[in-house]
Amino acid sequence: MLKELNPLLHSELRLGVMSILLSVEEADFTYLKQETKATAGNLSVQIDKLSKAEYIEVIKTYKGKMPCTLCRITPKGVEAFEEYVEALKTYIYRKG
Amino acid sequence: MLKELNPLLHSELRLGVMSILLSVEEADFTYLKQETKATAGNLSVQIDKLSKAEYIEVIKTYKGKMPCTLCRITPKGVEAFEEYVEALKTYIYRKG
DNA sequence: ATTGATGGTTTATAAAATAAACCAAATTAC
DNA sequence: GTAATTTGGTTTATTTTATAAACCATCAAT
Repeated sequence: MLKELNPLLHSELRLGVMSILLSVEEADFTYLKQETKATAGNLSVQIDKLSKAEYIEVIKTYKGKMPCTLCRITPKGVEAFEEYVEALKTYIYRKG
Repeated sequence: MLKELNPLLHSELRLGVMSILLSVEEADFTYLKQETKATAGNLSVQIDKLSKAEYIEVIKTYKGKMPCTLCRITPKGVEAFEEYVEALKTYIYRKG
């Protein structure tokens, strides 16, 4: 009845990052930091985990002379997110 | 934009327990263990946390001669769950 | 009386999140 | 020009959380 929740996505910050990347298709570190209100260290770690799982793609470039870390969600990431949402629904829409 | 997720509810097992208790209004330890597939130790710990937060009420009785731990969700628990679901929606229904 | 379930709790360990410390380059203030 | 400050991060250490392992009491059967 209750489906398992992908532990990589069942984390407030990682879920936030994925949610944002689903809506904008590309976001840099600074933007993600602002939107999620996370600390840089925490965000860096969580981006790394999502990247290693290939849920997001991380592109290190420069904006002018300043480093700029761009993130994009991958098809694998989209799929995982959708499955996670389906699993969540077994917890949420259960009444009756 | 992204609402904070109540950390007490943002846990697979505790969310599962709450979800079940929303649907049945009363459940014993054994039933919760079966439905969530949790180990007894883990379930015991998580029930305790929910109980201390007053999200659930725990009644220790006997079924015949065997101990029986009954759990019920409280109004406070229902409210917290509903808020949690609202917060989740800011992560999930964000596209576009 | 010993063995094995049942119904748990307590304690120890593993994993995760978070924060603190740090680094390099750029910018600003003197 | 050079010393402090800010920006954009990473790495490492600490705290918190989740989970599992060990344990305890009672019951039931042998």
